[in-house]
Amino acid sequence: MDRSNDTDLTRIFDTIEYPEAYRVTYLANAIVFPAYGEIKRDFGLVRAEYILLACLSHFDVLTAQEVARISRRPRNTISRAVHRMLNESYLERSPDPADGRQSKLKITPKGRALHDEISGYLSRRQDEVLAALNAEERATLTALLKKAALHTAKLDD
Amino acid sequence: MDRSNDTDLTRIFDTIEYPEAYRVTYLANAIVFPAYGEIKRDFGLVRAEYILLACLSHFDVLTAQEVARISRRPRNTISRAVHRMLNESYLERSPDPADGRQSKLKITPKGRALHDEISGYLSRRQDEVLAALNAEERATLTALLKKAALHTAKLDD
DNA sequence: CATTTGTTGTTCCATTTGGAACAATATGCG
DNA sequence: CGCATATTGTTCCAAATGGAACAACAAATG
Repeated sequence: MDRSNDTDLTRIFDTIEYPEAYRVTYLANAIVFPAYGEIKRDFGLVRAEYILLACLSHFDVLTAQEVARISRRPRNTISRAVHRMLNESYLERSPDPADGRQSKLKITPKGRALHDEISGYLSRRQDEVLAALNAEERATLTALLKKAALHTAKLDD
Repeated sequence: MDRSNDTDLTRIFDTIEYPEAYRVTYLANAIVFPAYGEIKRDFGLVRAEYILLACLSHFDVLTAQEVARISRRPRNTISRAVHRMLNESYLERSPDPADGRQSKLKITPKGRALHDEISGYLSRRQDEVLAALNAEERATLTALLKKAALHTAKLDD
């Protein structure tokens, strides 16, 4: 196709009123959408479900509420994901003896194995998207992202 | 509340298998979710609708397909947004004489005014989230994000 | 020029999503 | 203790979402 006459769709990166927010969101979408599509196709998981897996892979035990806070998703979404993942025995739940409202969630070996497969999809896509950066640039980006993320976590306590 | 015994929910920033992807997505969510909630509450717009406004604010004329490409959303989502925004006369549509399949979309002054209000919400939240970075760090981050974003746009052509 | 293939915008439909209300439990305060 | 307020997980319901099929048109190929 002749694209010589096409609009340059990347101009908006510079003209948008909120450049950092736009670029961050653009990159997040560029990573998550394709990976999410593949994960759904290959494993039948929806987003809240693999997020649940990811959280439980990195903490020994969490409540549903904590998963919701980490992932910034509504509690009911997480609640549904918990039921489906319990059903497939990707995780297990035990009542908290100290607080009758909440339950403790733990990932099972089967769940961990699934997470390991899934995280490969996300790592691969991450590396594709960041391929334009050399090692030093990437390290700088990673450090700045962490600084901002830690601040943001405190901000929204 | 006594949090001395709570799990540190930010540990996952370091232990996750895809740190850059996780942090980028975390920041994107931290910016977009609250701003999106406010925009919905104050203006009744859903995400595809303000995305449409943002795109048309930065290009003289676009087709629905181009908006879908810029925003990585399915065409039908954009199609619906176009109808609602036409109805509210936030934009106008004219058939393309050179191609009977597509129409050219343009934002109206009313639409531009709405976008100006909305972008304030996103800019504000962006600045809150990035408040931990000094001017130099922020400039570095912005430049690295742009480099990655431009590469990604080419990657997915 | 005829036929096949691709593209655009739309509608249909099933699924996902998230706000609101709810019951059960916990906490704060008089 | 007893009552008001907050929190957790859940269900309900309306809305948003995205894949698939479709009609209209365009481009490519023989």
